[in-house]
Amino acid sequence: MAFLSLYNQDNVETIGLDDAATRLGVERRRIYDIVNVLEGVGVLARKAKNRYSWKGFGGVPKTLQQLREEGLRENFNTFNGNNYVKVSDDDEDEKISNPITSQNDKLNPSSVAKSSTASKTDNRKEKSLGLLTQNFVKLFLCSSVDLISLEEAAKILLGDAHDPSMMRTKVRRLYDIANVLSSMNFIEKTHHPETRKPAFRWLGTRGKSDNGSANTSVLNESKKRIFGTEITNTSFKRTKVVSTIDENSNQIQRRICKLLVKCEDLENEVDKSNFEQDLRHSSKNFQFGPFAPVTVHVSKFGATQNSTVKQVHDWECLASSYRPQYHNQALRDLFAHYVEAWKSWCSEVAGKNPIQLIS
DNA sequence: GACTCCCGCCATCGT
DNA sequence: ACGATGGCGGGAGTC
Repeated sequence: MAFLSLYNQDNVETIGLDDAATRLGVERRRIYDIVNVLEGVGVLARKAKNRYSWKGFGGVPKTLQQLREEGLRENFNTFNGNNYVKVSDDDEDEKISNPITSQNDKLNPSSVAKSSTASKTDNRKEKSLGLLTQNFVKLFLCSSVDLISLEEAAKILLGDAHDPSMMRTKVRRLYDIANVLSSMNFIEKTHHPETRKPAFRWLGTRGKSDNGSANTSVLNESKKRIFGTEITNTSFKRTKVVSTIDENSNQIQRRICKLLVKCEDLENEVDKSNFEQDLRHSSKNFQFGPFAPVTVHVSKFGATQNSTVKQVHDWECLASSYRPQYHNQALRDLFAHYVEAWKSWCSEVAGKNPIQLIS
């Protein structure tokens, strides 16, 4: 969303929730959700009340690396097939970088006995979106499974507890997370081959192996003007909060929202046109959806990528054909901008190559 | 009828 | 005490 255009500036390093909510014309509550999952993958870091520091996409690889390690250390990789791991609630903690899970708790795996030390606070923390996000990601990072449906994920992350009610709730949350992650192209929505059931596939840090930095300029430039576009919806959004709203106005507002978002997208398309054609020559004809082809820019340098990236390309081809047309996708659209940030980050990180896609 | 996910109440947390 | 957070699930749109 506009979130990206607002904060991906090189100079931005701190984000105010109120500011974000206002400028984006979004309920504060929604910002919390977004921010939490972003923090989960290391794009943001909570600094203080109402303040988040923008770590950018550069922090993602490291975070993912950690998540993967933790996930393996735990049992995230053992759920293939039919026996789930029951990730229970406790688990994880990231050393220095990830405050979400951090802390000192831990140590006492599984079991319900968390006697002394917090149980209330922890309990709440355990259910946080941020943590759920990380666990969700671990699922991909630590297993060989390619596709995971939210229901499966919920089941796994829920451990045993097959309470249908809990499942529903968990799935709802996973939707929240999945939306943000797909907006950033960390994952992609598809369908199980046979089942036809919707599922998600990890795309992750594809392209980080990229060694170029040539396109950085283009990208930076493209994010400048997208800026003002989103300020438009601030007003009416606010109107809605006045509580004196009726169904109709609600509907209308929603539609307007969509329209605005659409417009924004169009503009973005124009902005992206530059590097898009750039990509075009090397990538096997992908028709890029409404979002930037983050996943393919590696090929920009024509040169052959390492095998890992290669195969990735393959299933991605498949995936691209499914590219669902999102309809009511306010959030996703808003996040579309992140794609660009991601792109530019990729070029920056260049030779770093922190995490090698788990085959 | 299954999927999505918007919306906002209200428990908790932070200060 | 009070504002900041954010879990949670009803239920309204979309396929």
